[in-house]
Parts: sequence; structure tokens; C-alpha cells
Amino acid sequence: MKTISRKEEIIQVASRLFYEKGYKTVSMRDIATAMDIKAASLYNHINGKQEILSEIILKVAEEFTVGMEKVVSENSSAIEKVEKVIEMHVDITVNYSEALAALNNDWMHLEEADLNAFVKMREDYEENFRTIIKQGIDTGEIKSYHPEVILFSILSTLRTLYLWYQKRGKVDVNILKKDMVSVLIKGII
Amino acid sequence: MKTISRKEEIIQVASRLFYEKGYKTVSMRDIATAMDIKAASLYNHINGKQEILSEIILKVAEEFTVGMEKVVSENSSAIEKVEKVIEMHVDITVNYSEALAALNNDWMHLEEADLNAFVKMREDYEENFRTIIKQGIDTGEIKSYHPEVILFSILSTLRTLYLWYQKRGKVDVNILKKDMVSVLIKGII
DNA sequence: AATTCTAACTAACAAGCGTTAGTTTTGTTA
DNA sequence: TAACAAAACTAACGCTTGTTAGTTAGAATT
Repeated sequence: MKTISRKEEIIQVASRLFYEKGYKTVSMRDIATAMDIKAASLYNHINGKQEILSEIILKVAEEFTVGMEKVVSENSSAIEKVEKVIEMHVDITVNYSEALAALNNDWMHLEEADLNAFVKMREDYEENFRTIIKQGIDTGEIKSYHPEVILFSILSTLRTLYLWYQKRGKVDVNILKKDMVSVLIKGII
Repeated sequence: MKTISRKEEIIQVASRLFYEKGYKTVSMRDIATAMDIKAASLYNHINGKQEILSEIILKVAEEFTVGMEKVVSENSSAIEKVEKVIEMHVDITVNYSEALAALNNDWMHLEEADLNAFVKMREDYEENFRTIIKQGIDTGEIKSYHPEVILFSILSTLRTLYLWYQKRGKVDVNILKKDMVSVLIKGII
């Protein structure tokens, strides 16, 4: 029986509100009201609004980083790696769908140190994905379109998945993975 | 020699700032400073911050609506219609890349009347696209994946294009159209 | 030259923001 | 039961927000 700390509860509630209205629109009073307490009481558990944002974003960003590093280190074909990346995105989307709104839309409101860390992680992630695609093109597994266009096309779809997943009443994960792999890969092989 | 009114100038400057930081983060003083005037002076030309947002968003939304209606009314195959939709998206992205940030990220900050109008346009647009895809599946032109997944996949990519277009130093429009059509269509036929 | 119009200005407002200080309530441990 | 810690409270702070009122400088029109 895993209990949830008050701090984690704040982060959970904030994630939901950020998902609905965005970081800048949600006030500390909004978060407090949603928890039936006063805004000042939040500060018994967290250091400030910034901390809430960075905990939400960086936690998920690290999931992506770890997941991507695992895929890259595998001894498998490029197409298999792309498949694994897609599946990882689906898994993270299902587990953190609300946090992904902040990660996608509010990362620029992180302050310096966290912002730099996030941007670095994001760039590394894209670079790893780009390398996989280029390798696939070299080995002939993937059609030789401009790699940047393939990268952009797949990544856009994956990054926006959290919106559709919420809207379409949370489909079965395994079916979702299969569909995504089909649609995204069949076009490039 | 087409001159630009002061109001249009405000909307243009605001679009750029909204693109960079988001509607809620940008203050009227920020907009004024960027134009080298005081915030109060803006009100000689516009009625308020809301008006700026709705002018930016609804103008582009109408472009999409008109474009889609034109495509739908054409007498051509489903695949040809999908191609036309993709090309329309590229055209609008090139002409309104900054306004698209507000349309994608800040539409929820429209107030009631404009919000309803926008949501309606967006739903109609998606429904038209969905119908095209379903027709394509019926006639056998398009693989019989779940139409919702195809719709989502293509639309996500098109809607995020404005980000990549800005980042990659504004590629040639016709090349961009060709690439997008290739990558997005080859996967579904 | 007098008038009107345009577009800027200064000054201020009420409301909301994130946050802090100090206090009180609540529940657990000695 | 007394002591302590956790987590809530009230009250207020300095600052920023969108917006309004009233004024002024310069250009265009009569």
C-alpha cells in the first residue's frame, strides 16, 4: 500500500491544472483551492511554483532520456530501434499524460539551471533519434528521404499523442502501440 | 505600395511575442515596449488584449476553414484531396508561422463567443478531414488502418510544422510541400 | 489662422500575483 | 498528559497586471 506524500499530491494536482490551462494561467491559489487548503499552506511542502514545474518536467524528461539510452545501446536493427522508441513514447504517454502538457508547452518557463538541463536533454534525445534514422537509411532499411523530415514527422506525432490519448477515452496500451508502430513505420520502409 | 495600419502593426508585434513566450506571459507593456510606445497608447488602436488574441487566431482559423471547404468541394480522389490539404497547411504555415503558435497554444484563452466559434471551426475541420480519409479507405485508395489514427498522425505533423519551419531557416516552399506529401502519404497508401 | 483629428503621453485604479511571517490547530510520540 | 512535529491558518508585503481618464503635441483639413 503505497501512500502518496503531500508534496506528490500537490504536484499531481498542479499537473492536472497545468494540463488544462497552462503554467502561467494557474495560480498558487488555484492549486490550493483544488486541494481545499489556502495558498500559503502549500509552502509547508514545496519551495515555490518554480519547483512544482521543474519536478513535473524533469522527472518525465529523465524517463525519456533513460529510455532512449536503453534503446540506443541495444544490438538491433534501426527499424527495431524506431519501434522501441515508439513503444517507449506510448508507455510514457500513458503513465504521464498530464505531465506531458507541461513538458511540451511550459518548459520555457523553467529558470536558468533547469532550463539548460532540459534543453540539453531534449537536444541529446533528438540527436540520438536522428542517428538511428540515418543508420537505417545507410543500411537500406529506411527509405532515403531527408532524415530531418522523417525525424520531424514521427516526433511530432509522438509528442502530441498525449492530447489524443486523453480525448479518446484512454485506449488499450498494446493496441495503441501496434497502431502507432504500423502507421509511423510503414510509411518509411 | 500597401501600407500597414498601426493596428495591424500591433497584431504583428504581438504575434511575434506570443510565439516566443505565450499569450499569458506577454504583457501589454511588453507589446508597447517592443513598439517604443507606452502601454496606454495601444488602446488608441485596439480595444484590449483579448481583441489582439482573437484577431490573430480567428484570421488564420478562417484560412483553414476556407481552404478545407475548397478541397472538399473538389471533384477528385481521396488521395488527391489529402495532398491538397497537406499543401494548404504548408502554405498557411509559411505565411502565418507566428500566428500559428497562438492558434495552437493559446486558443483556450479566447473568451466565450470567440472560443465557441474557434472550437466549432476546429471540429468541422477535423470532421471534413476524417470524411476524406474514410472515403479513401472505402475506395481502397488508403490502407484500412483505424481512420482516427491516420487522421491524428497526419494532423499532428501538420500542426507542429510551424515550429520546424522556423527552426530550419525557412526552406523553399515547393520542396517542403513535396517532402511533406511524400512522407505523410507514402505510409498510408 | 483656426479647427479637428490622430496618436502619443502621464498618472492612477483595482485586482491578482507569488511569497513571507507569525500563529493556531491537529495528530503522534515520550 | 505533556511535549513535539506537521500542516493548516490569517494577514500582509511588494510587484505586476489590464485598463481608464484626462492631457498634450503635431499633422491635416477647413
